[in-house]
Amino acid sequence: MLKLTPSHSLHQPLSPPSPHTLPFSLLQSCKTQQDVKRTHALSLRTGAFDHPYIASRLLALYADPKINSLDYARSVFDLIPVPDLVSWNILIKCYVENQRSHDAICLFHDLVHEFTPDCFTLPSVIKGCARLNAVPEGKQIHGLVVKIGFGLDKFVQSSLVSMYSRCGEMGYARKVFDQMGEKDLVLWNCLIDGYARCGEVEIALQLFDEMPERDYFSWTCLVDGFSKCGRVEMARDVFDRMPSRNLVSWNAMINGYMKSGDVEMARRLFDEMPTRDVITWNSMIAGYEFNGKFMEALYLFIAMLKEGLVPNHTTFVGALSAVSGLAVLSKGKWIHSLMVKCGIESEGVLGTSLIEMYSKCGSVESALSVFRAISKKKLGHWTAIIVGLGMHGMAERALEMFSEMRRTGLQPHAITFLGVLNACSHAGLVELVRHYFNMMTNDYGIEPTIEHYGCLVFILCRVGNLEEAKDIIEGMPMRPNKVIWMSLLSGSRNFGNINIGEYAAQRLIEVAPETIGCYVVLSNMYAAAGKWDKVSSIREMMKKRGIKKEPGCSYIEHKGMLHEFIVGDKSDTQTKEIYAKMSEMRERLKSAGHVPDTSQVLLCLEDEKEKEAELENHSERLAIAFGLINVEPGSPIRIIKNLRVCNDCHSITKLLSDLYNREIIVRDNSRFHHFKNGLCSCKDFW
DNA sequence: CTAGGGTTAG
Repeated sequence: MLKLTPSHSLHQPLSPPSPHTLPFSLLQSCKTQQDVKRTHALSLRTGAFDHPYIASRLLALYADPKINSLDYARSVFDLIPVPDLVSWNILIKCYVENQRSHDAICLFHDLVHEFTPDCFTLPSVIKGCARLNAVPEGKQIHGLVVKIGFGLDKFVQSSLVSMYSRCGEMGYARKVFDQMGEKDLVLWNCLIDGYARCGEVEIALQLFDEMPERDYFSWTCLVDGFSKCGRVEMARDVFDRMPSRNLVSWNAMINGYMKSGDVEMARRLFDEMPTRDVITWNSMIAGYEFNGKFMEALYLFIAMLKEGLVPNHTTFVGALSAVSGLAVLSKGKWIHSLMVKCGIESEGVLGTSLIEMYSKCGSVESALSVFRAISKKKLGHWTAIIVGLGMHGMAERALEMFSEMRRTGLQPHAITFLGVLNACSHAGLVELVRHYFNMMTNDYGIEPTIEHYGCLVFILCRVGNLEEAKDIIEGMPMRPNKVIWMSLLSGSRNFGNINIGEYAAQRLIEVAPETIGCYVVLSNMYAAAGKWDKVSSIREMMKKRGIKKEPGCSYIEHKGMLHEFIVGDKSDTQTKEIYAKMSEMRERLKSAGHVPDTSQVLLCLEDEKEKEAELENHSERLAIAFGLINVEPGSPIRIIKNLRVCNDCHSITKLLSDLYNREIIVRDNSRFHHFKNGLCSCKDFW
């Protein structure tokens, strides 16, 4: 028999708890999500949850910006039999604050069946419209505001001015502003914000002078607005004139510099500023990433952790994109594990970031497992995996994914089709490219962008349908870019069509005179046709324009270190071993019957021996040699390079994968090559 | 006893 000790009986009352006995102090003392969850659980156990006050208080706690747990807030809301207007308002606001404005507006639609929205509902839902740039919906709600008589509520009115300002509808913003008799500071700020961000510098400054008082907000609206319309110098001028600056002003200015590409100025302010918050760090990390400074972004992410700051959703998006740019798989895995530790879900945008990161780091299997683990797969997730599979030459699986996605009822958008077209064009499936291009325009009414045309032109050139490609280029509604002309030029070289080749080269020089490839391909084409006078005139042109070959660069990660190799590099600590390995590779290739293909080497080098030597020092060969020495057998050798893989490197890497029985994965500037057993996943089509 | 409009990342 169990005998209860006095202390036991104290904590385990023998009679069931009476309903609604949750102490009020418990609700008030909740500081973290953990606290709220505990109280939530207790309220369910004791039956206190059934009290409408308790449930709506829990909802308010979950929705509180400091706790901000949208999913829990929603689950509480769903259990309230008849939610009152206050509960609706709290939930709608929470959706808007969590970038789920579309859901917020849907909720608002449900709400109006049961209640007349009040002066708390309206500002939230109007802000949601602003976030989505949904002017027609915003105008509809504006109509409702007038109808139900909130025409003079200052909160509702300033949210309307803000909505129109954010959407660039300054005429409407001004109209609402002018109608207000008593204009408070917030109302002024909403209007100035709009004029500044749409580039109406004079009007913004004039209003700024006219307004009765100015605090931090007004100044920062100008700083941010001028930055957003590309007038960063003007923004800096305002920033310097501010009587005093707060954290938000510094953040706005830093972000302005980052968006204008002035990474150095952003960094200077970051170092100078008195205090920094998570937004400061996020702006810097995302800013570095935006400007292609991936390494700096990653260093800053690490520095942020060292300072003890807690990264959030936005931080991870930036850090993962930086890793995608660098293609350092180990860092990507590490960040993924940190995300899990921080309890950050990979359901939304971060799921997309992870799929993209793993794809771009060469681990398509991990991308697939992230994808499979996402319970509610959205269009962005499907698109990311289709793009990822295509990048790795796995066209069939990409197309399977595409059909599966359509079976779930999702509508593909322009980027999804770009992934599909890229997958097919990388795999040489010319008829399928045509098929999906037509499906996109005819069945889905999606206007093709230059990238879509790029896929079509690329594949047509690759299979030698040069006339058709030329017709398509000439019929495109937009101006052809560098990529398009380069495809036509390469196709002309491969199929020996000098006429189209010259035409493409001329257009290419007009669009992008700095493109070295154009001169190389053209001069090689002339050389093949024996037109030596033209070969030398191209060489002179290059000399005159000072065009130099972008140095080839490859890197490989080993034991947490990035090893970078440029052509003919001798800087690595293992240089001696690397060059010894390269001689061994050369011998093995020779005995396997490999003959170097020098057709893509720039003809500035006259002598055939010199050309071969140039090829032999290509950066990826150094990286392969390093990999053969250092990467343990059984693990793939992963190499990232900045340029397209040349013909000869492609053939030797295939051979080497067989001769050394190693899997070699190379990411070049547009796709992945998986070399295994003497073959490449691109099926020699790149 | 709940909740409110304007500035910074996304």
